[in-house]
Amino acid sequence: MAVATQPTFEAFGAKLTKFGAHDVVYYEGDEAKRLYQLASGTIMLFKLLPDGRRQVVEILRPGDIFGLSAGEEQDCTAETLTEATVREVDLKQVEASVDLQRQLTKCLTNQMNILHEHAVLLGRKSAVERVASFLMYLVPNRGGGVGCVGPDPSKSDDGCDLQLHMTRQEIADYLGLTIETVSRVVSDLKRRGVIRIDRSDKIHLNRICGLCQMTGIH
Amino acid sequence: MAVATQPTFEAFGAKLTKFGAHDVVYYEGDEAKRLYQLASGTIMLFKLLPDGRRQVVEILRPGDIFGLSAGEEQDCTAETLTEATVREVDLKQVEASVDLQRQLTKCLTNQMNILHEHAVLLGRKSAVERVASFLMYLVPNRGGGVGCVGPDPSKSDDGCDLQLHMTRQEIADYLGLTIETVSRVVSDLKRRGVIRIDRSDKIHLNRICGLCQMTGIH
DNA sequence: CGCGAGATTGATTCTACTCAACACTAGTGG
DNA sequence: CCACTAGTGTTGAGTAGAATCAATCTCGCG
Repeated sequence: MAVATQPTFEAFGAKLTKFGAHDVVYYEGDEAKRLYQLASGTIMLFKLLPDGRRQVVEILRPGDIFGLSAGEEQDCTAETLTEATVREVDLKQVEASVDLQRQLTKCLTNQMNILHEHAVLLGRKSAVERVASFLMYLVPNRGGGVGCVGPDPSKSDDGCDLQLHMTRQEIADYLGLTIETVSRVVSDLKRRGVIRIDRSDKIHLNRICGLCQMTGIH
Repeated sequence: MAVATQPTFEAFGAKLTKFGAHDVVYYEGDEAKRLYQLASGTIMLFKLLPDGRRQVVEILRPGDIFGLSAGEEQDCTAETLTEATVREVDLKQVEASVDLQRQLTKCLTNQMNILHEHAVLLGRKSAVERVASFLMYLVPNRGGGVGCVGPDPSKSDDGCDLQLHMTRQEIADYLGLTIETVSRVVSDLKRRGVIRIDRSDKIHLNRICGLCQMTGIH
């Protein structure tokens, strides 16, 4: 039930770097020689097709690691969504330490599971289910990302303010949709009273459980 | 250029298990307490939505590891596509060894990159591009999975026999399509002379480069 | 030979995309 | 203070691509 707390890469000569919002940490194709861990803020990883189509493949949270690649090059571009601080560790450092390795494995496994879930979203879910899943993903303390607390609206399970930190375009590119479809679905959720839109990137969930019912996982 | 060779988990008390074709190694929800490495054969990992929609999230090859989960439970079902042998290692074993950890990281990183690529396919590619990408993925010694050797058909870059080991349904569930769409696209590729179908799961690529041009990555 | 699972093909429907117009917001400068 | 602008978001109309529904085919096997 308890969400696994992400380990953090302490000391070990880790260099802390600050980034502004919408800064690029590295580009797809850059040399991959360091390990990064997000210390604070939000970062997205995305890939581009030559004709400009973009897919956001991961949305990183504090504790998540990135920058590793099977080859010599980065397979994604890493761009901040908000101000962010990033720990950098040299790969050699990591390889030498059992402890760092263990933490690394934990992080990678966690992110892998999220990628699996996201593949289901991209491959099998409708537009509404995608947007609902995305919003649920942003709710703090969901039951480990798996589902909602249950269809038991005791009292506190309702209402939640979300700060998206993403444009409609970024959301669309994450969900494999177009900007217009995202906008339509969001408007529709508003019309149905499931959410309230305070500002375009500030959304209030009126009924979390109701939203969770729309994710396709029930 | 050289494809990174997958490390294999030697000895370390690894138990070898044999599976027949279409055997289930574990189900989604099973307790996750062991690490598995595919020694030979092919295995797919998939997730199910409650209404029966299925998404194949990974197709594993010898050297790939699986069975790790961020939580206590498996997040996917693992089912063999062919006869397969699997190494099992206790998690404690792995945690104790720097060497195993290092190999593990390498495997996970590699699979992560493939998952990223697959997210692009599911989120942004057309049906034709998906099928073309899938077939290219099955070609041995592609340039590390990234692309084709180049538009230089010197002589040997053409012709390649593929054994799919998958039904149309399994392919469809991997590509986020329906069985009918996969069938139509395959028929279309045949009609256009790009491939030849020897048996429904045995396909000959006539022009690899031509096919690669249809993957969307050029 | 007949059966059944898997694959193919056709006709139709529907979801999300495309194209296009318009609205909202914040920032700029007269 | 208020146009003006640029970037972002919303909404509408029409379309295209894949899904759905349904019929037929293929092939291996008892």
